[in-house]
Parts: sequence; C-alpha cells; structure tokens
Amino acid sequence: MTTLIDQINAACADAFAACGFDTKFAAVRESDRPDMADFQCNGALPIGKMQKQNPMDVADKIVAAMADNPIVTVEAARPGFLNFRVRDSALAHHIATIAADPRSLAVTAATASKILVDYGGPNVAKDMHVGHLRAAIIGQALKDILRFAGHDADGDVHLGDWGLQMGQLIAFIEAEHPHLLDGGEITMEDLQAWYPQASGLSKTDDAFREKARAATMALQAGQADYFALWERMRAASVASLKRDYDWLGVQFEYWYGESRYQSALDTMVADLQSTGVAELDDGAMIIRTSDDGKLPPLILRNSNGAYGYGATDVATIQDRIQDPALQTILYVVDARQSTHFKQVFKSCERAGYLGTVSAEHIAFGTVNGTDGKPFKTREGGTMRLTDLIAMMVDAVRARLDDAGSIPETDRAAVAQTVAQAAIKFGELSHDREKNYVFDIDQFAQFEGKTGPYLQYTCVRIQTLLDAAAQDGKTPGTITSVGDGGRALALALDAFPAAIDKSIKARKPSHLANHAYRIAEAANGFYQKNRVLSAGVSAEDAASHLATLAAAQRQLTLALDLMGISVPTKM
RNA sequence: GCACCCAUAGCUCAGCUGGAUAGAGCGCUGCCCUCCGAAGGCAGAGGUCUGAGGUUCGAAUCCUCAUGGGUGCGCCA
Repeated sequence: MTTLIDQINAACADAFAACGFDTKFAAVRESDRPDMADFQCNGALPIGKMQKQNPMDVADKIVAAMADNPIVTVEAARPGFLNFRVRDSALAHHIATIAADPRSLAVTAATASKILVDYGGPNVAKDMHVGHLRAAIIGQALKDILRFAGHDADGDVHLGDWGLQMGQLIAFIEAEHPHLLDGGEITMEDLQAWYPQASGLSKTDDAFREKARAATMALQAGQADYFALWERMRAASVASLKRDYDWLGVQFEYWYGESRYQSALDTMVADLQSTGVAELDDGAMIIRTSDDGKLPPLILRNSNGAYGYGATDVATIQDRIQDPALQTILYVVDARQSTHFKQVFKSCERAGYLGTVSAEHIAFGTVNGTDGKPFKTREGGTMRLTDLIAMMVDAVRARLDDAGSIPETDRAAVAQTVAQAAIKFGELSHDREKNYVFDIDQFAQFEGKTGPYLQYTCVRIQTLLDAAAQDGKTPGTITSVGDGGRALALALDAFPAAIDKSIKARKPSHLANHAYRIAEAANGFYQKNRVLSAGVSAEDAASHLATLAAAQRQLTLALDLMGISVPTKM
C-alpha cells in the first residue's frame, strides 16, 4: 500500500535506469497542468541539455520504456515534459486502498526521534494573549503530527514563573497586602489586577524598583516567606492557564518553569567560568557568541548578581539533555526572540551542552489586527486570550442562531467546537513565519477557507451517509471515479506528502492547506455525483458513497491532527 | 550604525527541491436548490509576482543591489 506518486516515481526511475539515464532526474511531481496530466517529470530537460540531445528524444525513450505501465499512461509534451495520466480503473481502485488504511497511506518513521517541543511560555500572574495562542496552536499541532508520524514527542510549557516580575509582585504585595505574606488565598483575579500596578510602579517609582530587585534576589536566595508566597501565586496561575489551554485542546507533558532550573545556576555558571566559556565583563557574567561582534554576548548574570533568562535557558538545555535519548528540541516562540535563541544555542554549543542534540527556534510572526498593527483591544490594550475566545464563540453562536439549523439546546456546545475550529484553522492555514491578520469576522465566517467550512464538509457527508443507510444504501465497491473524482483522488493521494512537508518544514500549515484542498474537492464531488436521486444505480450510489466516505475519513484525520473536532450537526 | 524577517489580484493569503496559461478565500458580475445540508457548486472580471541587474535552455522561486514595511540589538523576560 503506497501512494500513486510513489508508485509512479518508482516506475519512472526504473524507466530512466533502463534507458541509461541518471535516476536522480526521475523525480515525479503533481502536474501543474491538470488539463494535460496528473503527474509530471521534468527530468528529460536537463538530460537533453547535458547529453546535447533533443529533450523530446530523451522523453520519447522514457515513454517507450513505460508504455505498458498498468497504472498510468505516459506522453511526452513540447519541450520535453513527461506527462502521466492515471488510468481510470487504477484510480478508482486506489481510492479504495486509501480508504482502507486508517493512516491514509501516511507511513510511520523508520526510526523514531525523541523530540521535545517547547511551546508554552506564559507568565505567572499575567494573562495569556494572542502570542501565546500562536505558540500553543502551532506547537500542539506540530507535536501531534510528529507523534502521528511515529516520533516520540513531548511538550513542555516552560512557564515564566521566575525573575524580576515575581519580585515586583512580591514587593507590591508586601506594600499593599502584607497580611498575605503570612498565608491566605491569592486568586488569579488578584494577580491580574496587581501585576500591571506592580509593573507600572517599577517604571515610575525608583524606591519601588529597588524593592522589587531586592525581593527578586531574596526569592532567588530562598527566603521562606517569599517562597511560600511565590508558590501560591504560581498555583493560582497554573490553574487559570490550564483552563485556557484545556479549551484550546492543548496538553503539556511537562509543566516545568524557569524556577525549576534556579538551583542549578550557581554551579553551572561557576563551571562555565572555570572552563573559560563564561567570563566577567563590566560586572556581568557573559558568554561571547561571536568573534566579529555581530551577535551580542549572552548575559548569564547581571552586574547586580541576578540571573536572567539567558542563564535560565542555558540551564534548561543542560537539564533537558540529561535525557540521553533526546535528539531534538523545538522552541515554538515568537520570532522576536530570534537573536536570543541564537545566543543561547551558540552558548550551549560552546559549553558543549548540546552534543548531538539539535535545538531549533521555530519562529512565528506577530499577530496583527485588521489595521495591520499588533493585535490590541479597541482601547489599545493587550487583548486577553479569554476575551478573544469569548468574542469568537459569540460570533459563531450568532451565526448558528441565524442559521437555525440545529436545536437551540445544542447551539452552545456546537458554538464552542466551531469557534475552536475557526481559531485553529485560521492560525494553522497561515505560514507561521509571517505576521498575519487575526480578523475575528473573517475567521468566524462559515464560508470560504475557514475551519467551519471544513467541519461543514464532514458534517454534510455524514448526513448523506446516514440518510443513505436509512435507505439501505451503503458504501461499496468503487467502480468509477465519477465526475470530479479524479481531482479528489489525487488530492487524497497527497496526504502523506503533506504530513512529510509539515514535519520537514516544521509547518503545520502544509497540512492545513491540504485539508482545505480535500474539502474543496470533496464538495465538488458531492455536488456533481448524486446518490439518493431517482435514476442512480445501486452500483453508482455505493461507489459514490465510498468515495465520499474516503474523503471524509481523511479530512477528519487531518482535522484531528490540527486539534479540530467535528460536530455531528452544525 | 549593525543584524534578521517580509514584499504575489481591491483586501486576506497559498505557491513543495527553479519548469508548460501564477492559484485560493473575501468582495464584485452572472448562473445552479419540485432533487442527499446553497454554511455548497459552476463560470467571469481582476496580477509588468515592489524595482533593477545577474545565474539558467527556463526565475514569483536562487544570487546581488535598491526601495518600502516589520523586528531585534549585554545587565526585563
């Protein structure tokens, strides 16, 4: 059981070999010209050039060598293209092959890699915002796709639960709510209210800033009351974060945070200094990362003696590589941290921490509003993730009310599922490296290239399958490709390639765009091939149902890998 | 000043390792529901792929420069 493109690729390579041509030119790809071919190979052009032959003659030889191929007909075209057209019978049979495989012909990696995906990064006491949304959705999809492909991938939230921000909060609490130092409940709502004040004071009030610094140092030194306070703040935050992540269907195997690595910092930095990797400069402990000064040094410890996230991130790697099986660490983090990660990776390289482990920064761009500027609330503040989600759910709910296609009692639940699809597909269908515009109205549309459209496609097919079953009609042998079935079959065949590209480029967008392609082709097929209408033969009905079921199955699988579920009605 | 990223239709975006007429969605113009969900399908208008060089039989794709945006540049994370 293998894809058509792989089968044709193999046959083409055989033909090249038989003709005495280098098989590296035998690569087959989907055709640019569906009107002329399903697949194409351009290898005759460079061969013609190299051997000073007419590329058409080269192509003709290959055509002759493949003349009696059972699955495909071959033609040579103009300058020297090889055009492959899959035979109808082979195509019909192939749809059944895809449908019979729960993995839609996607292979499992021959050798599984152990991969850690770092895709959280929310801070204690601060609300999550759209930036965290990107990391969460892309990271979760990457992890799930890697697992589907047979890899051993885990996620770590890497909480921002340490550092000056904690000191600021402690100083603020000490000043405004001192009784909390002796215990007492702290809620996320409290923290949300306090953090902006503490942060603001830190900017305007010199005395407060000093207190915050002192508190940070004291916390790092392990002062008991501060530490207890910190633990309660962290617990309240984690509970809140988990609610948001739960809604998004995001799960982390590890809820580690920056605090986890603090106790290791003194030793680590001392070691790095003794080996000459780290050095004192202007009172700060740094690691130089370049000779030409193009990349700034990484600061491990500032001149006040406090450790920053430079040290923490190096220590994090040092800790992670304790797992000897680990091969890759993926950091799904905002592109603005690009320089920082270069510094950290270079530092770890110099320190000898990375060894054979590869660390990659999976950068993503900024989320903008419809004005093209970073996404903000109408008032200009940062949009809380919770609020953004609520807005999306409201928009979807309004649309469901308007359509009135399902009972009122079901709408609240369906609105959640559809809003999740809208947000996730809106995110995943974009190239992560670029900035993108988060347009609530556009994403919550049910028309066009949206998450809800993909769900709708599945729901629609399911409804038909159910209705057909009531009528005694079930999916059967695929006897004909059907009108529009060729495009659908070829699209279904491309699923393994989409998975492969998503993994190689670390871009789930390839899978998202593939899913959309399936939905388009499936809807086209649905529209053109009647099943329950009068005059449709039992054979055709069974064949068409099987084709649609195959499409639905793969689409559902792709959606599942993107964390999108499909309601039964919508 | 130095470094990195981006530039494709009115708007939002695809375009895989360079290949045959550059594709979607939204919006716009027309069609298609006595018939399985029209949240759909079909067709049309709309692009000197920012500009200029270069490599190549062939460039949206690779290289250089320019222009216009974005971002980051040792003691916040």
